[in-house]
Amino acid sequence: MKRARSDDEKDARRRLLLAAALDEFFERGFSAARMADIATRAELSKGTVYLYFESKDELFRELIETLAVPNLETIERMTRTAPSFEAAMAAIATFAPQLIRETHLHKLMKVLTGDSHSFPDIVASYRRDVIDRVLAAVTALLQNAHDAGEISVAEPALTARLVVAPMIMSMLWQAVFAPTDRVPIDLETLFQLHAENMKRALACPEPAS
Amino acid sequence: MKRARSDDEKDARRRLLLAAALDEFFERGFSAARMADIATRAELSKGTVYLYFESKDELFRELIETLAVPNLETIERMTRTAPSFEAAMAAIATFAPQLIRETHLHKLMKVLTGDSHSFPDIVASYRRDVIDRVLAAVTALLQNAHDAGEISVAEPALTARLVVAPMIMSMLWQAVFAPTDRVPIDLETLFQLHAENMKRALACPEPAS
DNA sequence: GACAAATAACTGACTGGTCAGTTATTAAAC
DNA sequence: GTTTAATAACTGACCAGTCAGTTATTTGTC
Repeated sequence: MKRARSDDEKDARRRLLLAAALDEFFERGFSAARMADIATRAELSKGTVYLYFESKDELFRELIETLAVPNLETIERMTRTAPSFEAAMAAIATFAPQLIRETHLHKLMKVLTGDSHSFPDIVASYRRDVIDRVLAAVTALLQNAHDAGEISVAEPALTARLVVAPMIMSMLWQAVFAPTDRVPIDLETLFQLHAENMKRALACPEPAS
Repeated sequence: MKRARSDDEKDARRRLLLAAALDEFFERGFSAARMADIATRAELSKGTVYLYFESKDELFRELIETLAVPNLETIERMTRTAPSFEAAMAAIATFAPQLIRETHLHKLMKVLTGDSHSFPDIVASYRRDVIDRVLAAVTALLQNAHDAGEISVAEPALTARLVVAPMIMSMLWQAVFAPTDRVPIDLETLFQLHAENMKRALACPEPAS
């Protein structure tokens, strides 16, 4: 493999190794994944991996970190920029299928789930930096729409979980069962139904004005 | 450890080992779990485990099998015995919190998720024997209620997934994050909200009288 | 532009430790 | 005394991490 001399080239190599590691961890789980296989997947030798990462644990840590931030931002943007609850749900219905099918989030989810007990600190920080913030964003969205008289929500924090649940489920499905699906699930319709359901479920009993 | 002579005693020993294996697999993942630790947890030595199970893989297989069937039955009963959609959702709201907090389903879910790629055949059979049957049961429930004019469902198969989503999410939460929760989630209220939401979302536009 | 010296990216054989599975031995139960 | 459940010492495969050596690339000199 051609050598990486400049900082840019080295950065590219790091990213290459992280991508290889994600796939390897996704396919075998953290413990069963071999450093040699990660190296081979990146068309490098095992020794080279250790020039870029301290240890297998460190590689895992860095992998989770690099994936968490951009994904968080995608999701937060979706809830913040929407002008209304209905618009936000429509945005979710549009972007959720993409997020599930075209990003690596589902791989991250599987890996983090499977080895959560080996890395309690990573789980804790992922929860704090990603999960809790997403839930907070959706809760705020619900609360604001409620205050504006658009919808009626008694328990915004719990309702936020109900809003998010189909995404979690679909991601898990994508990671575990989708490879064996003959016909893929129609995620577009699923999330349109979900948006429609939430709208009806939370509609104010009396129309306001 | 006192010796197991009768068939009953041996059966008890098998169950003891399966329980120990579940906890060990749950806490470390399949690959990282050690046969010696499973044995110690059951107050036996490693060699003894091999008197009851062929191999680590076989132990895993049998574990999944013994857990799948009773759980399936619990869930199927819930949907079948309900006289109406509303009653079924009420039953789910009552039993889901128990199912999540008091059974081992969440452990099974974590283990199966984390090592799904190592056991494609187990995943396939689990899907066929449990997941697909649960989804079919909920789909039938929705279809029947629709045909009876109780609710209005355009896409029963997809809507079934939306009904089930909060359970999947809560189980995943139970497996991954619950141990670090300061205040546990109020599952009773969560599922009451969910039942209420689904009822409103699927209510017929015109009251059928 | 040609050549050599210096640099550092890369390699893969090796080591030390771990762990699944085996087996010779012990001793409990009858 | 016979049977067999249980044990613990053992073996061999496997793999994370190391490091001495290799070689692509750059830099300096003419």
